[in-house]
Amino acid sequence: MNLKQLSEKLGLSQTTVSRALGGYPEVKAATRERVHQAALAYNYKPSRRATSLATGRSMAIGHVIPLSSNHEMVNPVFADFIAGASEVYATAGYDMLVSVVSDTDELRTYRDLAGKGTVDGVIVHAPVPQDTRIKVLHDLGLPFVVHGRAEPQAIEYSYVDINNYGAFTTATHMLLDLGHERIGLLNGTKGVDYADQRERAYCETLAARGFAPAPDLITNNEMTEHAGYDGAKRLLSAANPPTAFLASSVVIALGVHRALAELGLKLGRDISVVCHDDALSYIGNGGETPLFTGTRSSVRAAGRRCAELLLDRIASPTAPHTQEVWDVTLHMGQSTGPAPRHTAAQVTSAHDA
Amino acid sequence: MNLKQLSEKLGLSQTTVSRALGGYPEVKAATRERVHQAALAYNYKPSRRATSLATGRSMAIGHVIPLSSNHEMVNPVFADFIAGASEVYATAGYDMLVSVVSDTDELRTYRDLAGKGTVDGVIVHAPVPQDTRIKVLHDLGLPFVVHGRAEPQAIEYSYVDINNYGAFTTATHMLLDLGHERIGLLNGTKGVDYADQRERAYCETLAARGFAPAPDLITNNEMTEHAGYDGAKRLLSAANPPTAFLASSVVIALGVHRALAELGLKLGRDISVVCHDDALSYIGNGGETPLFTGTRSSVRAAGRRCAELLLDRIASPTAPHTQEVWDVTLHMGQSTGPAPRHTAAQVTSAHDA
DNA sequence: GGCGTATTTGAAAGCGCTTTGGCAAGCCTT
DNA sequence: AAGGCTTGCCAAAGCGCTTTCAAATACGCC
Repeated sequence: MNLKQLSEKLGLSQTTVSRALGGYPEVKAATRERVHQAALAYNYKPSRRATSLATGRSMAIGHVIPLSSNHEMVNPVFADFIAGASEVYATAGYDMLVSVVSDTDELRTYRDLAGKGTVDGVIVHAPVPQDTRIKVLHDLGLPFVVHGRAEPQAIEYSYVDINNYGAFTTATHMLLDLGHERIGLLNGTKGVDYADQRERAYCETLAARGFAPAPDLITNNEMTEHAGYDGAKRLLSAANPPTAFLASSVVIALGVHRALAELGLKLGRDISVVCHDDALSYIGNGGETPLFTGTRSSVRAAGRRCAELLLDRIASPTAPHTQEVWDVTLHMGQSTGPAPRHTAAQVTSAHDA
Repeated sequence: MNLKQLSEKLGLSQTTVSRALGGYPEVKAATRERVHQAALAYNYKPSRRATSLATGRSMAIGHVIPLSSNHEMVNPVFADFIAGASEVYATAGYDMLVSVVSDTDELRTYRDLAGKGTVDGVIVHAPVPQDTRIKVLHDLGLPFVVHGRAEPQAIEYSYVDINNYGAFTTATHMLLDLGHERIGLLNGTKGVDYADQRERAYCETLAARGFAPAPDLITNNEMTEHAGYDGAKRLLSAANPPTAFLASSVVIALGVHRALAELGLKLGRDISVVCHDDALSYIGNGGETPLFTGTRSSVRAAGRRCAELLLDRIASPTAPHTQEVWDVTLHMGQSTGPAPRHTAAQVTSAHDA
């Protein structure tokens, strides 16, 4: 059933039927009602294809999920982010178009989406400093919102980010306050903005408190369970091992936890761990008292917010940009405690003996 | 730049330009070349909106991701599945449309997608026995492929599934062979096909070997780390605790692992764990010798295969249906060993003392 | 009763593509 | 030389909507 057929059934013009369904005011209430009934009865739904051609809007938002080209992995945070965004799109009548592309193909994907007019806007994920995507999208005239930041940029743009610097400053201070002096940083891939912010916060906080950050206490890797396990194991088996870890994600922290279990070290007593927690639904750090002490911020809420901002931008493209930095709060869990008098190395050898 | 403008620049008709770009044979090679050059020079890309209206195909595939309505969680396996599917779509020129909807809204979403013609086909996730979606999609005439099975069905349909029954039969036998007699099953939500298959395999294998499956050794839950932790802890603290666990996912197994660490039990010695491993990239069970012994099958490969089958169906809707059941192989990890002479409960109390 | 103003409806022109049905050359046949 | 093919191109008719512009009807007021 298409508009023409429906209007013939009703003995009305396509114009009137379209207007009645579209909610335009110049239709008599009785007529509108009659049209709505008929649409329901015949199960008429305006063709998205035709509507979008006629209006020039595709009613779809693009999410380009970068696949780290070396490892071909897709970060589980995207599942939650997308779930949040999808909620917003659904209520606004938008569709969500997802492409998972190798990061080397990302620019081409954006150019394609813009050129073909497949989407009305996009969300930019995992920005890097001086991200080239921002200029490209700006020049293409495709509305976008960035999840994270990509400073410095000559171009004004909208973003939603968490205060990564603040979070890791707080976390580092907290570990120092507990007496930990050697703190390992198990971070994400270098060059991604949030990872760099976190490392900077860690280094500067240590420096401010009079400790020289040891580069050998920092690892950069994909944020997998395995990376956390490997990193922790490696740092703990080195000479002069850390007594605490800062982990960039709960997944990494779980890996650390496994390494500790294997080494016979007790989390929160022998070794403290503080992580950033994206509040992922399945890999959660749930429970009354969470397992890991961490700075928490719902990536799903971020997805929702990014989607809202993007729809706003599409509705009024000349409005001033919105830039939000969310402060994150530290939640105490069971993974932190005062620095042990003995170092982990000593405990380990005692245990081995 | 649109087709009209490009054709004027070239001094050709829209017809010829369209055909040249579309690869139709009735265009002189020289002309085709000239058109391609111009398209490149002016960065012309045919509007997806117009193309799809004209052709009647939207060149998009829908993925409706069910959000368990009670917990509002999105399973991380979707991230990997979608990554796999996306690869296939990209090379075929299709877009991927994702909606994350509460499972109560799923049928409406399908009707909408079909009615508006937003997509040319859909993938059905997490089927339940006698799934109503299959009949609805069939009646709507929307091509689809199911990831998993939903038997029994009056309707013939295409699917890609793994041999869940076989996998858990193998796993149960293996644990029995190791001498484990009390085996806990930490399963997904009841009523989802794969969870039911796994439980059936577990029960029937136990019965075949002369053991009565104890209902109190089975838990059904969302497949989260926390659920694994809780389930393991609860079963282990009961009277007559299990000496081994079958876990429906690596995420659950990680939770079990945490519970064991907390109870001072050693994985693979005091308690054995076998899990099903979807080979998720980030929560991986990686390494040379994987942590968990498990039946492994890449959900990403399943995503690829489902996408291929769906595109095939769209291309030839009357072709016979394809039904694939993938056998999964058991990979030995570090989480299994012979049943201990002492039960876990005894070990626990010894440890507590 | 006539005129201005709302109110309600329609005809038709797009939106930017694909595709059908010609048409004009050029090239063979016979 | 006439007819028939092939080759290469084009005009124009859709695809199913939205939206402009115009027209018809109803209403209020003097």
